[in-house]
Amino acid sequence: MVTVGAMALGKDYATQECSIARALEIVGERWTLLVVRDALYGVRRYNDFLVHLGIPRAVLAARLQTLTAEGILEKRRYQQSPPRDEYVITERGIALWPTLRSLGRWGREHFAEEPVRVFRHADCGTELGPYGECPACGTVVPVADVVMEPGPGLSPDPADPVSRALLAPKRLLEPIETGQV
Amino acid sequence: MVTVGAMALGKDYATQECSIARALEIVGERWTLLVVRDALYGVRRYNDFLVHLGIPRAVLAARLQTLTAEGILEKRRYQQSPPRDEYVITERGIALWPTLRSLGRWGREHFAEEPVRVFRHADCGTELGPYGECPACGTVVPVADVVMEPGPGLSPDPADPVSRALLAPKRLLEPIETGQV
DNA sequence: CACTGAAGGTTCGTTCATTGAACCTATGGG
DNA sequence: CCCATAGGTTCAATGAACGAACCTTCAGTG
Repeated sequence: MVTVGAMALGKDYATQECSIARALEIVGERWTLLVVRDALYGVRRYNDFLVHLGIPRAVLAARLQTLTAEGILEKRRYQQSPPRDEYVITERGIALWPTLRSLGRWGREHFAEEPVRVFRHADCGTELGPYGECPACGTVVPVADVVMEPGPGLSPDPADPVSRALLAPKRLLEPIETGQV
Repeated sequence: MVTVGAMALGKDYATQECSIARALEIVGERWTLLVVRDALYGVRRYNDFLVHLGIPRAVLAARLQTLTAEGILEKRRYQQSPPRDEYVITERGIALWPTLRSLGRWGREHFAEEPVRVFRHADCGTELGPYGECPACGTVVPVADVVMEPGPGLSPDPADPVSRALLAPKRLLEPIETGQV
């Protein structure tokens, strides 16, 4: 009995006529935005989400369900036998990048010491400015042209393979290589 | 027995080295971002949050506690007898505006028919662009210079006094007048 | 003086969601 | 045949949210 669609939260934000509230009904549940973040970082497989997030399996399954139903992720078979699916972020999910980027920036500026991840414009290597723009080029950088690399605040030897894969600079959206194919 | 400070969520996002996760530990709980949104809209009083959000009283009290402890709201006495406090948004809370604006934009673009609220640059009346900038002036508009007005998707005759007060155009941060002083 | 009402809460029983451990199903490899 | 991997489901225990009721302080009114 999995609830999908309109009722993302047990009780929705009923009285709210507000697109922020609408958005939060869909991505406001616990873990959901972290799943989307990982999907932007290139995580696609159930087990990779699992080990990277440390999320309970049942909750992950529910979130992937909801995100797929809302068109934020797309479930796609990547091998036939045994049948295996991966979850790939859609345009609608990619459109959450400005929100996640600014939320992360807020967290870093107000509650973290050092940056954990640094985002650069792939074309010129310049670090992104406060609004997701490239200060050198003067344009807002599309997600696919963002390179993510570890910052000084990141621990050098993480336990899970996904975190290890994210130690190397990589473009957003590009699938991660956990090296266990 | 109210928990404050470091443990905003029952179990925090423990394994996450990520400023997005840090941010979500603080503002990721149910209702929290809607309280911040209301504070940006100029809501300051317990009862105004209560009727506008339709939030359970105990939950509102807990969220105001946490947000105050994290320096996002500031509790301030506005009359002595009987003692009455209001919750005013701080710089740290105002810094969440880009996140909330982009989240609201995402919600509207993907899940709403018509805009519920429209944001304009107070100086020139131009509607804000996708990144919170004024397309006419070419600058990012500070929160205090944003005027909010109802859009076509807003119901014309809301029940609660806060929603009624928000029917008129007003600047963000400016305290709302519920007309019941 | 007694009453009423507003503001800003607290308390409490019920319901709902999250958690973590255990289990299940295909399949492929040694 | 046995084990490992990927991707789940099930279940009991815990914790958070809900909503109704209650509480306190004071101002205003008759």
